Formats: sequence, C-alpha cells, structure tokens
Amino acid sequence: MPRTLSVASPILRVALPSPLRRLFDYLPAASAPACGWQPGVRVRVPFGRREVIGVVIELAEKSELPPAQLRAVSEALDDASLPADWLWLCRFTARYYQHSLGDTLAHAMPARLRQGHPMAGRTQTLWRRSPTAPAEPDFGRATRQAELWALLGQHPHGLPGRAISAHGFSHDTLTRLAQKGLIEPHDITLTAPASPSGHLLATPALPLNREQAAVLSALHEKLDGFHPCLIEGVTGSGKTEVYLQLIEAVATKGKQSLVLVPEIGLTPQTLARFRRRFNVPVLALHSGLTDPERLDVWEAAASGRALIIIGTRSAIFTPLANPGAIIVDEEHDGSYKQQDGLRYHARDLAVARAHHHQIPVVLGSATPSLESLQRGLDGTYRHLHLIQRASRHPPAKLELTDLRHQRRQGGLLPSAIKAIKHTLKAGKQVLIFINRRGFAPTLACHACGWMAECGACDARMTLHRQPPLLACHHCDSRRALPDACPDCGSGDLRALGAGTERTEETLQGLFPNTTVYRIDRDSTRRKDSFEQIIKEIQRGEPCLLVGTQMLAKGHHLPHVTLVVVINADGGLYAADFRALEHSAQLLEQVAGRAGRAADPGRVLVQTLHPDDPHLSQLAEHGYGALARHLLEERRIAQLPPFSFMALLRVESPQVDAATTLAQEAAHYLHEWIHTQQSPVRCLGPVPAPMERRQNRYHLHVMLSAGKRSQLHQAASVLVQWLEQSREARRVRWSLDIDPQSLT
DNA sequence: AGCACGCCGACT
DNA sequence: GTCGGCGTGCTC
Repeated sequence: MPRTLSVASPILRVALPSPLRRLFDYLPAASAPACGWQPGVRVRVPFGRREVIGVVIELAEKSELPPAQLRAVSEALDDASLPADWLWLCRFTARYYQHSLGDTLAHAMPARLRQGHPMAGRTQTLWRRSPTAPAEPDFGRATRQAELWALLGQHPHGLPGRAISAHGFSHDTLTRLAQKGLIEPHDITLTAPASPSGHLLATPALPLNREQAAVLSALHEKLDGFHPCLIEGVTGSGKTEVYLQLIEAVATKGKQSLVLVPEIGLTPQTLARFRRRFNVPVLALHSGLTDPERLDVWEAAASGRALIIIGTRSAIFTPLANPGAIIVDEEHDGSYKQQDGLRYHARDLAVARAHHHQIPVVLGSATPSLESLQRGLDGTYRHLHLIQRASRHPPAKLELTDLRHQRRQGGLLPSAIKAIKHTLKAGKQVLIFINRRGFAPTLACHACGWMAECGACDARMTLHRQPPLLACHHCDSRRALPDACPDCGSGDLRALGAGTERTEETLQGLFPNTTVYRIDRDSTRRKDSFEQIIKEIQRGEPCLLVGTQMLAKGHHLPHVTLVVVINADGGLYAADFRALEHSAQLLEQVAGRAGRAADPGRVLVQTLHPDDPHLSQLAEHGYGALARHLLEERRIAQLPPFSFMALLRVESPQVDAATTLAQEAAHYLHEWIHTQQSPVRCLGPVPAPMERRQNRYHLHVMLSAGKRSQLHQAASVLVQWLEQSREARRVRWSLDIDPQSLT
C-alpha cells in the first residue's frame, strides 16, 4: 500500500464573533495561507445563512461532529497569523472574564480587520496635479477649483481626499478638476514611519528633584523581568516626567512602551508634551481616529516600528512586537473598567500582560485604588512615593464646613461666598465643584409634595433650564415643564436643590462683573469646546468655574487658589462598599486643583456630616491615611481586596422573568456549592439599586470567595448553566468579574 | 448576536 | 387574501 499523506486534513477550530462561548469546527479551504494553517489565522467562514470573519484558535485531528456537518472555510484572509502576544491576551481576557472568545477577539481587533479588510500593504489615494496639465489653466469663474489647484501646487506629492475636505473643498470641486484631466489620483503604499534617526529626544528631559530621581533610578534597576510597581504620588509631584524618562530608557533599548491614560486624560496638551519630547512618533489611540488610522497604529505597534503608544482603556489590546514597559496613569480611574459587554479592567489586564511579557508595569496615582494600594503595602508591588509638590506648597487641607441649619444660595454657604469674593478680589480663580448637572435635582409641588418622576426608571427627573425641560439622567426620556402640578393642579412648583446650572446662575447674580464658566457634559457637548474653555481659563483672568467631575481630573489650573465643594456627602453612607473610596478619591483630586502654582490654596468642603470620622480623617490626614484605614475595614469585613467578587446581573422588561431566572441561578449555585463543599458564598438575588431602569427590571446575584481560583470555578459553572438554560435565553444577563460598581 | 421559521391580527 | 408582530431554535 502506498504511503499517503496520512495526516488527514486537519480540523480548524475557529472563534466566531458571537456570544456563544465555544469554537466551531471547519474544514480547511482549498488554498492554505502562506504560513500554513495555524492558530491566529483570520478566516472568512460560512455560518448559518451568512458569512462571518473568525480566527483559527486550534488545529484538531478530528471533530466531535459527524464529518457531514462540517463546512469548509471560505478563505484565509492573511498570509500570517495575528500577533501571538495579542492572541494570548485575548484568550486570557476571555477566560478571566468568562466571555466568548470570538466576541473578545472581535472587540480587541481594529474594525477594519473585524470587517475582513486585508492586514498589510495598506494603500492610500492621493490627489495631485496631472503631469499633462497646463502650468496655468484658465478656471474662469470656477474660483474654488482655482483655489484647490493652488493648494495642490503646494503639495507636489499629493493630498488624501480627507485632507482636501478638511481644507473646506467639496467632493464636487475635486471631481470637476479630475474630469477636466487637471488632477489625478495615485495610490501609494503606506510605509513605516521613519525609524529613529540620530537622537531619541527632540527636547531635553527636565531636571528631576531628588525624589523623582530616586523613583526613576529604582525603575531603571528593574527594566528586565516582571516588576509591578505602584507610584503613589501627590498631585503635582511630577509623575509624568518620571514616565517620560522611563519611556526614554525603554526606547533607548529599542523596546516599546504602552501608556494607558483615563478617558479624560488624553488631552491635546498631554499628547503634545509626549510628542515634543521624542524624536520618534508617539502613536495615540483616541476616539477621533478613523478606522484606517486605527489599523495603521495597530500595524505599527505589531511590527515594532512604533516605540511609544498612548491610549485609553481599549489601547491595552494593542499588539506589541517588542514590549518594554506598560504604564497605567491614574490607575484608580473608573474609566479603565468597561461597564458593558466585555467587562474588562484595563489596569488589571496591563498587569497580567506585563507578567506574560516579563516586563515592568508602572501604576501611578495620587489616590491609588485600594486594590493596588494593598498590593503596594503587602509587597506584591514595589511601592514608590512622590510626596514633594513642584509648587513647594503642601497640598491644601480640606476645611469642612457645616451645612446644617444654614441658609444657602445656589448651594453655597455665606462663608463660601465670602471666600469666593475674597479670592476674586485677589485676582485669582475659584473652582466650585458640584456633582450634579442640570438646574436642580428635581421639581416639586409645594402644595401637595408631588415630585417629577421618570416614567421608565425609579428616579426623579432633573430640572434643566438650558433648554427648559425635565430630563431623566438614567434613560433618554425628557418632558416639557408642567405649568401646574399634575396631581393637585397647584401652580406652586419649585426647583429642589442645586445643580451646575443653578449654581452658575446664582454666582452670576452675585458677581455680575466676573465671568462664570460652567463645565459639565451639557455645556461641553461640542467636541473642542472643553479644550477652548480650559485654554481661556489658563490665561489667568479672575473667574469662577462651576463644574462636575470633568473639572476635577487632571487639568492644570494654575490660577485656581480656592476650591469649594458644594456637597461632600454623596459617598458617605451609600450602600455600595466602594462608594467611600471613590468619593474620597474624587475629593482629593478636586482638592488637588487648588494652589498648583505659586500660591497656596484653600479647599472648602460643605457637608451635612462634619463629624463623620472618614471625612474628618480625609480632611486631617489626606487620602493616603484614609485609604489605609479603609483597607483595615475591608480586611475585617472580608471585602475586596481581601476577597474576590463576581456579580450576576439579570434584566428584563418583565419582573417575574428576571426574578425567576435570578432565583434559579442562585438556587443552582447553592446546590453546587453544597455538593462541591465549595467555600464560595452566594448572595441574593436582590433587586439592583434603582431596580427599574428604562422600563427594565434589574436583579443581582453576588458571588464572593477568599481565593480567586474558587470564585473562578463557581463563575465558570454558573455561566455554563446559564448558557444552556432556556429561561436564560429570554432575559438579558451578564456576569461581571471584579465589579467596580454595584449599580 | 443574527437570521430564519412559524403561527396569529389589521390592512390594500 | 397578504404584511408583519416577536416567540423559538440554530449556527461547525
């Protein structure tokens, strides 16, 4: 018998963009990719009645399915597999967060790849003057065409269509010139950005103070191998300069740095600072990029050409050919946790990734999360400190002022108004922090007690003045302002409490000759208006800034010497055990805005609980002290970081459908815990805070365990049960590993 | 998630 | 008589 190639055609096990947590078996396509069939090859496959893009995950000898049921891959999309480090990260993420691998891959891939576009050899169409065109054509009255002709004269290599529209030319003008044969398109293959030629630095590094130098040299010592490190550095202590010099050291070795920043932190200023420093391209991943641009960044990073990549949460999924370090700035920031779909935490993935690559990871914050702080304290992470502020002033202390039994205007106590007046007179700026947008938290009838409630949520509607309407901040419903009380007909409707709009109005009335800037999601809806306002403010004219937490984070406001917090009580007595931590971080961040430059600052904090021990500790000793105290409380209560949690959320427009599933899930878990003698605890179901949202009912089942592996096992069993449950198909559910918020 | 099939109400 | 509502089931 002749020896045949007895290796029967292998089976390709493919991950597909679907919530189904399993792989699908396919036969190879007739023509194999140049690299051969191997994990990481992107494929187009028939799936049901359509075609989808998937990724080969495994090769198998045979399938569990009868051969007749197998279909063949339509085609391999690339001649090489996707980056191995990226593939590893996606598999880790899918496993850790109990999410479908195919869905995870789709989420982590640039849109162009997800849509099946080719990976390499991207071309771009440039428009240029045709060589055959006369030197000075006559345009007659077609002035726009003449102007475009002139513009292209300045760009002999040509301009992409996007740049031409950016100059304000219509597509029509372009095609008319092309029809006349005066200009022509030509395709170029995008090539790598220039590799570092000559000096790495474009501008010299700033001198470091002794403390910064100590931190940097500690980081320098450990550039090889996995070295997680927490930098606890007060606002204004120069963390960014340390990052920049660390990146420099990494780039000098030809290795890549990945920098994660919070959503609000990737400002043009930050980016400009990075770009000014380095002679090599600093690639930014932000929401303004087009899909092809995103693919460019991906390829530049995957090929190793890009040495410095900076981006928000999803940038953690950037492949790195030559990883050198990962930096997570403001590591406590909530925007690192994705709150829907694939609920990953970019900071945690950064640490996992650094471990995989055996490279250092630096977590930096003035107000570290209790998770990271605990690891710093117990030695799991190296714990470095930056205490000295560049301004040399100690951070301003919080002055607690008692809101009880006192009249206030627009939420402000007389003492606060006095301090504001004083500060303005001294030619300085004041920041008034208020965590509610709109005019007032609600509208109430003074005759019968009626309050404006949302028809779809268990929530009050917020009163807005610009434009005047009632809006629910939890769904998209809005209503016109009623003239009279819908219940009793009284005309005595009053705004209850204060939001940013009302405080702005009050302040403008009190200080008619001073500019009042309001900064919240409503006032900065236009893309660049926020940056514009910040620029205005940085010019230093005395003014008042009224804003939500948008203002609290990151921005350098050198002329602000007084900060007023309208109400500090939000997180003090909330049901969510993390509320106090988050509230303290926010207060400390707000306070950090005061007195960053030459002048010392003051921070007035209005509260109904001036004697609250946590608030007092924050005021007296700062976030670091309170955080260490909170850790002790968490230890005693066996809450994270001393235990691990997973949260099952169940939601449905029908209460009983949601309740039944949540009960059955909890019941199944209890049984499993009992038979397995598992130490995992299962709580609930309980109605979620604000049970009804957008006319959907929300229930929670909470899992917790002392060991991550125990939790993981229970979570995985639960997900398997949910996947096969028929009831679960009729309601929406999701499992949140390490939930950040219990809403 | 898509996308079919399937079986009951108001329309040209 | 059809268009179309969303319940149920399947995808290698």
